[in-house]
Amino acid sequence: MGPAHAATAAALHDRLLPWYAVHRRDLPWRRPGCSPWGVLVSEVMLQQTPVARVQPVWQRWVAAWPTPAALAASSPGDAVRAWERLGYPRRALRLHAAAVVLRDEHGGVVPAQEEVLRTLPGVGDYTAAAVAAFAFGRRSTVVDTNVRRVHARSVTGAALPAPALTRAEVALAAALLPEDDREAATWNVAVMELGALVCTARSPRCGACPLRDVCRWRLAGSPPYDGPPRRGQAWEGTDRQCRGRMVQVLRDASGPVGAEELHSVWPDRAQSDRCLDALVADGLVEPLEDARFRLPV
DNA sequence: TAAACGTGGCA
DNA sequence: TTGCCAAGTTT
Repeated sequence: MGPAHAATAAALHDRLLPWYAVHRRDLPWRRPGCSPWGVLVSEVMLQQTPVARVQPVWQRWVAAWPTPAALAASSPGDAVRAWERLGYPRRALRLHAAAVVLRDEHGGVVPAQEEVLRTLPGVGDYTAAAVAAFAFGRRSTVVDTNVRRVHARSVTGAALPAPALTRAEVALAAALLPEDDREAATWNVAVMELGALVCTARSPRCGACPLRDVCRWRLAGSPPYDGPPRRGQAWEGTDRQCRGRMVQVLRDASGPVGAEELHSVWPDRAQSDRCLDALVADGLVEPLEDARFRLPV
């Protein structure tokens, strides 16, 4: 870490850590009694999904499946059904697959090493680092959308980070990470918490920010975002909308569902045909011999 | 590398 | 009302 960053890091730590101690939310997966498995489940659920929607579903999940082995003993379809309406149901499928790997290859235990976590289905760089840090107190570089935004503003002076994660952002996050394991884990969650509660994407609460006197973005007069255009996701009429409707029908059904009932929720038959095939290919839907379908058993 | 992948709340 | 955004991963 160069001297410039060393000074920056110290200034940020001195301001952010006391703020976090006061303002941290009491989330169930942060409580001391929460198992590493509970932390892993929370991290996968939180991918692209707000805390408020995750919380009740997470409670039901860890109550039903308190260990990887318990989930592995259920069907993937049960996992998808219990996913409810969190979105991206392939995450439920991957979490189930991860539970099977944990049971069969890791003694039913969630590993503490980032490199090992990274091999699990549905676990990418962020989730591996987050579980190592939050479940095991390890020193890992956690870079999520909150961290990227806080660093972009406070250190880089930009309104928002670039559309895609860059090497420079990872290097910056690594440079700011405290040496001590436990401190590093707290630092990671503190930066994320600031991004979630104060340094938000829209209408940041700069007046309440502990970094306001050192934030380079604020000191520059809070200039607007000037990077490459960010792609909004289309929704109406997309395959994603069509898939979502068909999976919802299967989630809500008690047994197998006829093809016509699935197609009835979408006006364009050619598109729903294609989407149903894709759902089967993805393993989210299981075809039976009699032209009926169900969640995978 | 960029596009696909769900869902709902908020400005 | 419409668009943006939420603790990303996979191909």
